[in-house]
Amino acid sequence: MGTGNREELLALPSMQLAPHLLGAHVSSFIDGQLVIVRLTEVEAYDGSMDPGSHAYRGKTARNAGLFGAAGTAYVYFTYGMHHCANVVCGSEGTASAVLMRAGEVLTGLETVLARRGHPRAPETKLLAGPARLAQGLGLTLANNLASYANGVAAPPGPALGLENLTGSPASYLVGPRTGVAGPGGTEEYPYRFWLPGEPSVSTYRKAAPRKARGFEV
DNA sequence: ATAATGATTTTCT
DNA sequence: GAAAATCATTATA
Repeated sequence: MGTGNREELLALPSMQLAPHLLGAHVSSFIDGQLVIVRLTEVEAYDGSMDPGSHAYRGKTARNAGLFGAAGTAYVYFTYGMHHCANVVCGSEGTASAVLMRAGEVLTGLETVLARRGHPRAPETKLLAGPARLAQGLGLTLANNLASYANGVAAPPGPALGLENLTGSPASYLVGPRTGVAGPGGTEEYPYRFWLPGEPSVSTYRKAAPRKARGFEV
């Protein structure tokens, strides 16, 4: 696999990098456990020009990682309970990143099952969704801004790894992003990429409108 | 199969 | 105060 290729791919804008991440391997070595996942679904976020991006209204303390160097992680906490993880790409300062949305466990199934804690779900849907994927990998805000090693995560180096980027992506599908409210979630932004026929791909959901709160008594 | 809803807290307005 | 790059559960078909 072209290792010199890796840096070039990570320097691409998110929409161009995204298909190369399909089939790539993300790994984590956290709490003494190695987990390796094969990505099957990702979403591109294009920084300040993209109304669906956290960076659309500029740089804040929370989204600063989006503006960082290619090959680092942007992990954020949302909905009061979930973590989601991105691969930051493009040139520094562009806020370009790819959200990892779903994958298939290659290594560390026992660890993933323990972290997910839901033996009821079919094994193929264990990591079908960005928060599920982050949870299976054990990612939290502690991993925000960390670098993805060029290879498999292992101590004493970085806790995150990213390898096996596909030089020539196989056939993939493109569609609107999931769960994005407002103009960034429409058909005008087909920034969701996934591998056809993969059972681990998350099922599409429209952005859920918030329920109007009742009056206080 | 899809649709609706509550959970829960950080971040920004 | 409201929204948020979501998930698990429950309801309806």
